[in-house]
Amino acid sequence: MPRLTRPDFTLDPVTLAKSLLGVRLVRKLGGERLVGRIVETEAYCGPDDKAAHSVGWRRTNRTEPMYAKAGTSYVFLTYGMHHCFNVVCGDKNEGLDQPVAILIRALEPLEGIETMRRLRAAPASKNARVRDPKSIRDRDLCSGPAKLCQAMSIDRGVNAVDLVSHRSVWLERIGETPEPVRVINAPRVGVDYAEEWAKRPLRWFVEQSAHVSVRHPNSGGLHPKVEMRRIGV
DNA sequence: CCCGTGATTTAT
DNA sequence: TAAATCACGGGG
Repeated sequence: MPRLTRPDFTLDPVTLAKSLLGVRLVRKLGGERLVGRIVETEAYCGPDDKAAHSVGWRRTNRTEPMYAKAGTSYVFLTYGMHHCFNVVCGDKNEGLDQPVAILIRALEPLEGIETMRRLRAAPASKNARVRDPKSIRDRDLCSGPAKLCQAMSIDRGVNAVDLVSHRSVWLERIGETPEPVRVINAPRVGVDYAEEWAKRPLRWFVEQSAHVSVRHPNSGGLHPKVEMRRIGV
């Protein structure tokens, strides 16, 4: 299947966040393919964006990958125990040479589902209980940014790698859906502290998918927009 | 709804 | 030092 190449990532964050819906995230683990279809994304828009790690051109060891070329991965640890996977984008030639990225928030599992189940059954913290893999529903495998990282064994071992050329993590596009689907455009999750940027509609998800994370977060009373779009399939 | 978990970054 | 954090799972 065609792997995404440099030009596919060389875009502003809003455009890329929308176009990544339907695209496959692929992780190769010991010869096995773990694959999920992206059904939820968020755009983090760089120095002006008060929810972005790169707000105010903040540049530290953690945020360094956001300053790398489009197509680089940015994996960070949050709340001391969970990882989140981001795709760096931007375009030096179009005045978009900024530390911008897309957070992948949810996948529909497609291949390697039993391995995902096993990975998700492992306790994320010392105190957490071991779970029976069989008790984990498909919709709980990748329905959140940290869940999908656990299910696909994504941690800082694959931080700051080039998704265009890496041998065990990349993105694949197969084609577009023949018919448009309902895509919801709403405020991002968990960024209430970000003042005027908290309410900006920078989150996109496939309405019909059972695999999205939070369906109805606080959105300040704003009603989300619905876009009819064909997405990669 | 609330809580505990928990490591790292950044601010004070 | 201390506060804050782009979650999750489990329990009322």
